[in-house]
Amino acid sequence: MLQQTQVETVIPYYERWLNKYPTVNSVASEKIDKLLKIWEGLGYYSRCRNFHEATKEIIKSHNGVIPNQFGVFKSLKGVGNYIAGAVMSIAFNQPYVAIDGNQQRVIARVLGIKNLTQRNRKRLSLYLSQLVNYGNSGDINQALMDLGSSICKPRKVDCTHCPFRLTCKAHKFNDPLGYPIIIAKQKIPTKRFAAMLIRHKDNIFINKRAESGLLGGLWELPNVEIHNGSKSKTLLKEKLGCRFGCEVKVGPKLGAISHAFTHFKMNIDLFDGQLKINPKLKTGEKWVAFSDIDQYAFSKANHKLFELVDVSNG
DNA sequence: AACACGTGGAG
DNA sequence: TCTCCAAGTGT
Repeated sequence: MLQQTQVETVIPYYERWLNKYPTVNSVASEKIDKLLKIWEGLGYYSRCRNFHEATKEIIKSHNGVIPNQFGVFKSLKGVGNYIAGAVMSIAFNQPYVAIDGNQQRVIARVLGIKNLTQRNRKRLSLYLSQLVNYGNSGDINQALMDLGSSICKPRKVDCTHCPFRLTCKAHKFNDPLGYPIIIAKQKIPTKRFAAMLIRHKDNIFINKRAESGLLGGLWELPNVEIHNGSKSKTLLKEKLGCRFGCEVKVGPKLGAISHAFTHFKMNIDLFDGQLKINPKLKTGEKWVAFSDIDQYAFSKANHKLFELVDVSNG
């Protein structure tokens, strides 16, 4: 849950999750749709799917016991170097490093590392290995992460309160923020979409996204991407008509929302719509009562669409 | 190696 | 409003 996500954001999700799924087996034996509903709003939904897979693997191949060897634990889905190191050191008191963004930045400054090349990452890791080899590896990992999140921040430092102040190279050079060099981000594109609110009595039509990829396994209002200047209404009528195998009547525009992901921005126009006949529902397509919408996991963008029309009140 | 992958906090 | 970035991992 903590992957690229601030601790404060995670806490309520973590508590809800542990309250509902306190054991490995309770996760492994649950349906992914239920897990995604608990995860809804946290983002990076593949983490949820990976965790589900990891628990199933623990039941299937490890007798339900969480592996306490680095290599075995790291082989679980969604577990990389950081998580494996964090669990080995914090949970099992083994001398492994757990290099998150904080530790990387702190040690890069201490060692005066400008460029995070592969070679310099190894220097950094070696330095940390020596630290954790003295013992208390879990506490050391925790402490360095906390140092990075509280006083050795990316764009603001408080060197006078830093335990490394006497030896830190970046501090000595009087340029802590210059270490490591921050790689400029490239601009992200903006994409246009048109979505449709298809009503039938007290139901609306929703469909499930593909299990993998962006927002995998979440539900959404039917939508199409609008490329270079084509007309939203025309595209909705054509593409959704083709998908449902029946004529689609596109009504008035109900509103618009925008939403930002890490790698692109999105503008969505929402249209009212009707299907001329009831289509034969395929897998992942559903009519859902307004009152039952909260049973399904939707992305934040979809909730913004719902807010446009206040579906909960019809 | 580079890019995909969500959302919200903070300045 | 805009930009950066957060307890990274998979492909």
